[in-house]
Amino acid sequence: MAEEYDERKIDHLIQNVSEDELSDLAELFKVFGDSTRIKILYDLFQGEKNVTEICDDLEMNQSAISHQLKILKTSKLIKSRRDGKAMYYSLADDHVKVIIAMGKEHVEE
Amino acid sequence: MAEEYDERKIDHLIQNVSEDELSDLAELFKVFGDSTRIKILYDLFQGEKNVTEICDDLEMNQSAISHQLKILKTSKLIKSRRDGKAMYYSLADDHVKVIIAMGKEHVEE
DNA sequence: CGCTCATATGAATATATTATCATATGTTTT
DNA sequence: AAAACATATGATAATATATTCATATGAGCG
Repeated sequence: MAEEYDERKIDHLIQNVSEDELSDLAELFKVFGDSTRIKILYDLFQGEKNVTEICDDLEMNQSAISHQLKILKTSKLIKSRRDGKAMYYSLADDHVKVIIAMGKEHVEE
Repeated sequence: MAEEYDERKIDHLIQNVSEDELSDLAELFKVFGDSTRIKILYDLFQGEKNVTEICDDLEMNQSAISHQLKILKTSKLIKSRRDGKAMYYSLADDHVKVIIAMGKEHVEE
């Protein structure tokens, strides 16, 4: 993450949005708006993990985790790689961290 | 918005989260995760507006808007001020813009 | 090849959420 | 004070969502 975000850049980003883009935005935030998925993302802040490890960390049912991983993957927030029987998941890019960090900053106030 | 967000700051922000904070975070993002609410926030990027104006802009039922305004207010994303019969709403702080801008950047890729 | 381990998927149920309708509250005007 | 206007609120119905259970797929191993 080399970039920094200043006021000018923020204002530029929020301009010119179509109805469709607003829907996509809401869809994206909806993905962040679930405790299980936030926990998974936080878990992956530690680095790549496979499904079993995530289940152990969150103390949750494997099926529930797989379902949520799929949603995160579809939203391109995480990516996956197979290694033998295991499927390893990791964060797709740094936006995830920035978005969550901004959310955290708001919540903490 | 005087602040800038660099990698060090982001990494610091995402550390040390309790289970409760993760729930609060998910709750916050859930608020962003609805088209109507995102549209309202976008509408308020233009500045303070009253309920009737927001209804007109979004072409939506007053009751639906009021219900969503309440959710946004409870989450401290917007604030309100009464002027005669009208109630004026505006963004509570700059986090809203930053969070949405980051979301938009992700969606656009 | 059959077995076991790891993960994915489909169906079903339980729960949450949104918009609408009807109505209440609060403010100004006449 | 009654009427008109602006907003809020409660209940309901329709829809969406998450988890669970059962089972399928896929990979390595004896």
